[in-house]
Amino acid sequence: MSPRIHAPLQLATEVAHSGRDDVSEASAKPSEISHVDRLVRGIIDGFREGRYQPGERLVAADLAAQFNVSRAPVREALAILVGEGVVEIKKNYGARIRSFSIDELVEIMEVTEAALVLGVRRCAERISSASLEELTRLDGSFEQMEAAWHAHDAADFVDSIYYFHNVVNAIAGNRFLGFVYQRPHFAFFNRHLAAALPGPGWDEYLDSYRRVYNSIRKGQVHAAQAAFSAHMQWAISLMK
Amino acid sequence: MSPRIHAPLQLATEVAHSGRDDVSEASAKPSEISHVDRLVRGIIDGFREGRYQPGERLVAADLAAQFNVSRAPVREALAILVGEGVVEIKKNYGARIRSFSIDELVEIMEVTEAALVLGVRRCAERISSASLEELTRLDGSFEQMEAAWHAHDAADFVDSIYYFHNVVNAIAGNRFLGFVYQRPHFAFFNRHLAAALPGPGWDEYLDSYRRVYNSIRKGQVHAAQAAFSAHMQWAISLMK
DNA sequence: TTGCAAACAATTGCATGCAATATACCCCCA
DNA sequence: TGGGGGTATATTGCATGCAATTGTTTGCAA
Repeated sequence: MSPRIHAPLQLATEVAHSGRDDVSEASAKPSEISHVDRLVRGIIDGFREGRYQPGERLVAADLAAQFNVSRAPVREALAILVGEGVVEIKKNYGARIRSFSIDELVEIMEVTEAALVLGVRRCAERISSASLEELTRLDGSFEQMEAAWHAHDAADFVDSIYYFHNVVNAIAGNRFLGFVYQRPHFAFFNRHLAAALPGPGWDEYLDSYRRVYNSIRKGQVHAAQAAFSAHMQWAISLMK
Repeated sequence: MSPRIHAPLQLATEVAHSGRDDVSEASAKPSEISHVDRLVRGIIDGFREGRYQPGERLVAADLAAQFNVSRAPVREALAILVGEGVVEIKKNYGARIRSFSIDELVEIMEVTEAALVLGVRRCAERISSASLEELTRLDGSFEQMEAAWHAHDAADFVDSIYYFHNVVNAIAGNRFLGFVYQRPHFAFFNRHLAAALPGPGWDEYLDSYRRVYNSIRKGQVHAAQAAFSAHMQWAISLMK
């Protein structure tokens, strides 16, 4: 009877939700998380943690058994993930986690850069008025990045980058940017990126982010923006 | 009901298939559209056409009756729209269409600019190698924009802008950008924008887009990008 | 009239059932 | 051994049913 599902999965990427649930913030009680939410999280986390592989067949009934619910909420969760472009459903066959070609990954990175550069710029502009807590989170996120880098742990490294940008976006003060970047297809994409690391530019990767971080920290708007764009362009060129 | 809105785009909506579709059934058969898809479309169109107002209560059973289906696909459609941030569901009460404050609209516009400027830039870069059909669509979309402007029809005008950017994004060649911009929350957002038009800057609005269009058409990358950014910044400042 | 509480009604969230159909398997034949 | 066709199986898509929960109304007392 004990549903023995995952623990409340506290992912490091879970940053303070930037006011998106402004209307119903009552979700403090963990008991009120719906099955659908749990499934969406569970499937994405399962992918991020390598339990599900790209291209793997996901059958609704299996997921239902796995998460100890019926197929109705599973279908709703899969519907969400289809809408996010993370999963595709084939009639009378099953769902499968999408995989991306190199070309597609490049395109995703280009859009990611376009969006994140806004966050980097705004964050640098506002760094002087950031709260102590925000600064602590920012510093901590970069320390996590360094630690993962030293450990040569690619999965942790891209996770910490994702977390870093969430913190940056939060300080930037544009809630919609935070919302967009936290859409599953961006979170999801990071996992694909991890597959390409550590690679030839492993050293350069951290150095780039150190430049971005330092520039943000000093409030050097243009330098931060330039460092970030340059890094992304370099990473894109590396992929080709 | 009024079919004055353009036919729904089918540009880059199709998520590119992961190469793992070895059994590439050349399904020329336009596989029957599911009830869920029809519902998502119907709800968003209903909003765009003013049949549903922001904040309006949407009851699953009513929608089911309205679209002549059961509540199961309705719930899946609503789940998608919740994931998109277009709808919120209140337990045991109903769903409702989200409404945005001015601040939120400004934030959305900032992110929109960041994303679309990539499309504008790439489109201008590639305009010389665009196909005749693409150029025809581009020209046609701007003509639609002019027509809506002359008619002082704000809804058609923002629709045509949305269409214009979709064409631009398609020529730009980044499928993910097309995918992101066609997410319901961006399509949806246009309707909110229409509520603020025509306003004090009605004339300037078309002039800005004419500059963008002309620069793109001549392949003037920097000018196109600058014109578009300037326009968005101006529009944002107007909203405050 | 106003405040409060309890019964009521409406709605969601989830489970289950069933028909349609794409996929996979198997058998037969060349 | 390889290929083709027919059947069986598996899975989705949707309908329906029920319990939990929330908003609403009504009744009662101050």
